Amino acid sequence: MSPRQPRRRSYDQYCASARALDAVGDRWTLLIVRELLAGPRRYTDLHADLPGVSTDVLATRLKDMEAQGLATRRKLPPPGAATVYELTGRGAGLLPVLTALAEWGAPDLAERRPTDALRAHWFALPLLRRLAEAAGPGVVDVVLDEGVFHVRLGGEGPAYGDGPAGAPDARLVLDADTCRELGEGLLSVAQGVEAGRIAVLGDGPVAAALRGGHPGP
Amino acid sequence: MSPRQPRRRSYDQYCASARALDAVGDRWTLLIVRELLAGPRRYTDLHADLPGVSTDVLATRLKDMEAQGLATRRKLPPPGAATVYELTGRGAGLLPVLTALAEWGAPDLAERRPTDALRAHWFALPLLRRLAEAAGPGVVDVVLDEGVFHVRLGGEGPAYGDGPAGAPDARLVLDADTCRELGEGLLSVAQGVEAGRIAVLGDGPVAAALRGGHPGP
DNA sequence: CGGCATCCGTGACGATACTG
DNA sequence: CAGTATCGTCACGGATGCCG
Repeated sequence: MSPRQPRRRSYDQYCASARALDAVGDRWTLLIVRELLAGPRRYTDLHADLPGVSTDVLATRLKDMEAQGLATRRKLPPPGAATVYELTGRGAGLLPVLTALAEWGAPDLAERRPTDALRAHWFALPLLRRLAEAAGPGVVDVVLDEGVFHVRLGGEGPAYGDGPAGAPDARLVLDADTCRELGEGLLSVAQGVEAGRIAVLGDGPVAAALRGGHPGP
Repeated sequence: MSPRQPRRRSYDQYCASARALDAVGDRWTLLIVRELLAGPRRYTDLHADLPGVSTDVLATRLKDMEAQGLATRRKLPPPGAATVYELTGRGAGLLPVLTALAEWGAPDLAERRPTDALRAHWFALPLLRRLAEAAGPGVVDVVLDEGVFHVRLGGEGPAYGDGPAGAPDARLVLDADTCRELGEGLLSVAQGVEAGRIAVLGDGPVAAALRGGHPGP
């Protein structure tokens, strides 16, 4: 028997970018990271938020990511004893890569195809940079027709999450298209508020900074 | 016959990162961009600096990139009438993506495998950010045992190039391992000079800034 | 029901050979 | 020099089955 691991296909180049692509260049891997940047997720939730991925590919990728130290499996304590997948520090370090990709790909969202799947928290990545420029550290809920997510500005741990945060410093209410323009940098929060396309709820410094257009402390 | 273009496989997600990966997520595409960031290149040169890519895949990728507006074909005037490939503005906009990937992948260069190919200009990407932090606008030659390349700090157009620049503002002489530590941020230029691992040649402000460790004007 | 493993059809990939 | 043609292999996507 030859139990040879068919060792992962590598570019075999002594180049930092090629090394990175050896680790995360496979199909679906970076999108799994995008999901896990929202915090620990169960296998079934990952499968539901990654429409099109087959079950075996998802299982294989998760195993690869675990083997490479990008993610870990963890058993939640009972009751509700489910196993969740979670990014390691190295995996979370891919945030700048996904941010750069999102920034570059944002213009392509101008076209919205009928076959496109949509999850509210997918808007978090382009928004992270914009909101961080507009306001200091804090947690902001973002309310769309399609769902709610939250972003954490200037902290560590998960950069964003699905659903509302426990105690947000501010809440933004807008529609998906306004959210797209915001993420693309075509619109500032202050401009959106003035145009009546964005409502900012909250009375703390984060909400004030978002409304006013000048950074908080 | 059904001449249906089996239209490129898409993630079909209304997400900026997924859109970006639709465009550049295929195997080899981002490495072709890395090569073209060094300036216009001929097909054969691309093939030579991308060891492992098969000729048909390279041709297919270049056609895809052309169709997507990432690159253009251009015929050089005779003599030496060769066709070269060149990035468009949109294609060059991928530089932050490759920079982020390089930054994340740089630690993996600690292990150097005997099967790894190596081209001098592959060190340019991790170095770009570090040198831009250390010195103002200018052109810097970097001389390794394995070859020479140059980086352009704070300009537009190609961010780096193979071989020496015409009139560099400074020249750095070091070995590959020092270059790796420099790119990873484990070492500053000033520290490398002090340790005798880096020589900085040139008498202008760029060279002075690199030596001194404080940014130029 | 969550978490995979197995099977199968299709297409992408990699190597080599060949051509304008 | 700049690709196209051919072919074997493997990865992917979809469906289904198993097992705690």
